[in-house]
Amino acid sequence: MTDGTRSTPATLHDVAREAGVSLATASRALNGSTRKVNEEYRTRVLAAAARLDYSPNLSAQAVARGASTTVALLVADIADPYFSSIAAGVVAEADLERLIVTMAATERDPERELELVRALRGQRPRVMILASSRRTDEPTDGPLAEELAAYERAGGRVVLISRNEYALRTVLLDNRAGAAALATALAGLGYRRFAVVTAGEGLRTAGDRLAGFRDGLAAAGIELRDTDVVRGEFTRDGGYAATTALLERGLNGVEVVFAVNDVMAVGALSAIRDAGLEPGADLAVAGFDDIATVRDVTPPLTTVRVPLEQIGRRALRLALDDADASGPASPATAPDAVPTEVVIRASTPGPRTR
Amino acid sequence: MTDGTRSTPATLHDVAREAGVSLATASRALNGSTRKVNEEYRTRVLAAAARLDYSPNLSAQAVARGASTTVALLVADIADPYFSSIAAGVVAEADLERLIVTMAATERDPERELELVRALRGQRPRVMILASSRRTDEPTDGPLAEELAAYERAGGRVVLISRNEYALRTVLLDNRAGAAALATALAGLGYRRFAVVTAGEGLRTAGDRLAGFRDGLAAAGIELRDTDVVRGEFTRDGGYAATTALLERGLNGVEVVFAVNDVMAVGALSAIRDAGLEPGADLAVAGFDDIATVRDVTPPLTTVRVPLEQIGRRALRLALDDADASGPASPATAPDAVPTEVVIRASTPGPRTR
DNA sequence: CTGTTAGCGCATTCAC
DNA sequence: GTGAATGCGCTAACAG
Repeated sequence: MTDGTRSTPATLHDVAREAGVSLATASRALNGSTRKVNEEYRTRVLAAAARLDYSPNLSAQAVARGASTTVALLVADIADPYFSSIAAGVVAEADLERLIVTMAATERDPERELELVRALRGQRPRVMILASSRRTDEPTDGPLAEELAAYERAGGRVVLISRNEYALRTVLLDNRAGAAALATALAGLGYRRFAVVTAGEGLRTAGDRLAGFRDGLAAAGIELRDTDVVRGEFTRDGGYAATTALLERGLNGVEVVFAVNDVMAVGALSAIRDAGLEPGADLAVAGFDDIATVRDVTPPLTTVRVPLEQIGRRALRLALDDADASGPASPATAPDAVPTEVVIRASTPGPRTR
Repeated sequence: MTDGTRSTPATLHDVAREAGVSLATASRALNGSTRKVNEEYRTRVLAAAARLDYSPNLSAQAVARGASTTVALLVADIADPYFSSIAAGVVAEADLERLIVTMAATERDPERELELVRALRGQRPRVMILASSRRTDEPTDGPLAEELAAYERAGGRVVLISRNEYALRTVLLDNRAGAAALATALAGLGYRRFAVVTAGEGLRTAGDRLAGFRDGLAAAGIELRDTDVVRGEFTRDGGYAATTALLERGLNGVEVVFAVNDVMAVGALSAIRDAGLEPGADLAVAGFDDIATVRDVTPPLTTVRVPLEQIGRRALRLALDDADASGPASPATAPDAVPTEVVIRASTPGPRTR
C-alpha cells in the first residue's frame, strides 16, 4: 500500500549509516569491483540496502564515474514494424550488457532528428544508434554531422543503420544489391513489364532500392520506364495511394509492381483488391524487408528478407566491441553488409499465361 | 571529420570561463528559469556554448535538481504491434513535455519484469509505465508491488495499462466489456456456435477477454463449451498453432472463432487457409485490438478497436497531470475506461446459409 | 542581476 | 580491508 508517507529515496549514505559502515564500504559492497570487502560487512550492507529499499541513483553514478549506462536509439516511427523490429534487437542486446535504451522518434523530419540528437547527447549515452532514414540531400558536413562528430570526439560512439555516407560506424544494408537480386528473380520468373511504387524523392533507402531494382532489370535487358514509377509516402497508406494512382492511370501491360518496402506493398495489395482486381493474378506484387505480417496477407508477399532484429543487435555490438577507441572504421575496413535474401511467395506466381 | 582528438565534453565550467562569466550566470543563461540574465552576458554565454559544442549533462542536472526528465516504459515485446503502438503514443506525448523515454522488454517473464523495474528505478524516472501483461496469479503484495510502492513513496508515479488490481494509476481498458460487445455483435449476425483461441491461462488480458466473450454469449443465450476453447502462446504463431489444433480436432459445427488478440487472429487466418479452408466463409474469425495490419489481411478482420496510441499518450498524461502529489486515484475516482468499439469486417460475413 | 558557496548522490583516490 | 576526503557537473540558495 502506498500510504501518504512521501519520503525521498534512500541514499547510499542512509545505507551506510544503517549498516554502521562508511560510505566507501557501502559503495564497494554494492557496486565496487570484485569482492574486496569483508564478508560480514558485505552482508550487513546488503541487508541494510534491502531494508531501506535502496536503489542506486544511476544519474549520480554516471556523474561520479563519468560514464553512463545508456544507449540512445533514434528511429523514424516506432509503430512501423521495420523500426520496432530493429528496436527490439537493440533492446535485447543492450539488456545483455545491462544497458538502458532510450528511444526517440524523428517522424522523418530532419530538423526533429537534429534536435533529438542534441537532446539525447545530454544523456552522454555510451552509444547512439541512428536508424532513422537518411536523406539524399543531406550534407555530410551539415549541423547533424557536426553534432555527431562532437559527440564522437567526446568519446561517444555512433552507429548508423543502412548507409554510410558519414565516416561513422555503420551496419551496412545493401539495399541496392537486394533490390537487384529481386529484379533478377522476378525476371527469371518470366515477368517483363514492371512498375515501382516508391517514396517521395530524397529518401536514401527508397532511392537505393529503386536504383538496385533498375540495375537488376537492366541486367536482364529490361527497361523500367519513368512513367511506371509512382510515388507516395513511405507508409502503408502511401503505398495504397500510389498503387491506386497507378491503377487509375491504367496498367498498360504492367505485370508486377515492386513496392520499395513491405508496408507500402501491403498497401498496394489492398489497393489492387479494392480496385476489383486480384493481387498476384491480375497484378503481381513484391516488397522489401520481410516484416512479420507479409506471411499472413493474401497472397503471401514476395520480398527481400532483411534480418531486422539482428541488425539492431549488430548495431549495438558494433559500437561496443571496438571500445579500444580506435575510432570509426574507415571505408576500407567497413564491415560486411548484412545478408539479404530474396523470398518468392505467392504474390508473384509468374506472369499470367493467357 | 572526427579526427583522433579525443577530448572530454565541454562542461558548464568551460563555457563560463570562455564567456568570462561565473558558473552561476552561465547556468542561468542556459537553463535557469525565465530571463534573469543581462542580454549581453546571455548572448556571450550562448556563443561560448555553441563554440564549445556544449551540451548540458543531464545526469548532473538530475543529481543537482533532484529530479530527472525521464519516463520509463515497460512492455512485453517491442516488436509486437500492440506494444509498439502504445510506445509510439508514450514517446509522442513525452516529446511534448521534453521528457526522454527509456524502454525495456519483459518478454512476459514476471521475474524479468521485476528486475527491470528495479533497474529502471535507478534512473529515478518521473513516471514509470507498465504496459507489460499482468498475470492472474500475481499477488498484489508480492515483490513487484513492494518495488512499485517504494518507487511511489519516493515520489515516483507509476501507471498501469489495462488492469488495476494494484492501487495505482491505471489506464483502464475494459477488455471484458469489449469482448462482450463483440460476442453480442456476432450473435446478432446470426452465429450460434463459437470457439475461442486464447493464451495460456494466467494472462489477465486474455482471461478478461475470454470471460467477457462468455458474458456476451450468455446474454444471447449461447453457451461456450470448454472444449471449444483452445490455447496457444499470445503470439501470431500461438494463434496459428491453436487454430490448427482446433481444425484437426474437427470443427463440429463451430462457425466462428474469436482470437483474444489480433496477432493470434492473423495466425488463425493463415492456419485456416493452410488447412485448405476459406477464412470467413468456412470459418469466420474475429480478433481484438484493431492493429494496423488487420485491414490488409484477407478477409479484413472483424475486431474490437482499441486506441493504442492514445492509450500510450493517456498513460503519460495521467501520471503528469496530477502532479499535485495527491497519490493514486482511489477505485472510486478511477478514470473512465478507454472506449472500445466493435468493428465488423468481412472475416465475419454472417453464418453460412446452407 | 551577478558571483560565491554549498550541496546533490556517488566513486575513488589517499592515508590509516 | 576500511574510512575520510575530494571531485564529478550542475543547481540553488545565499550574499553582494
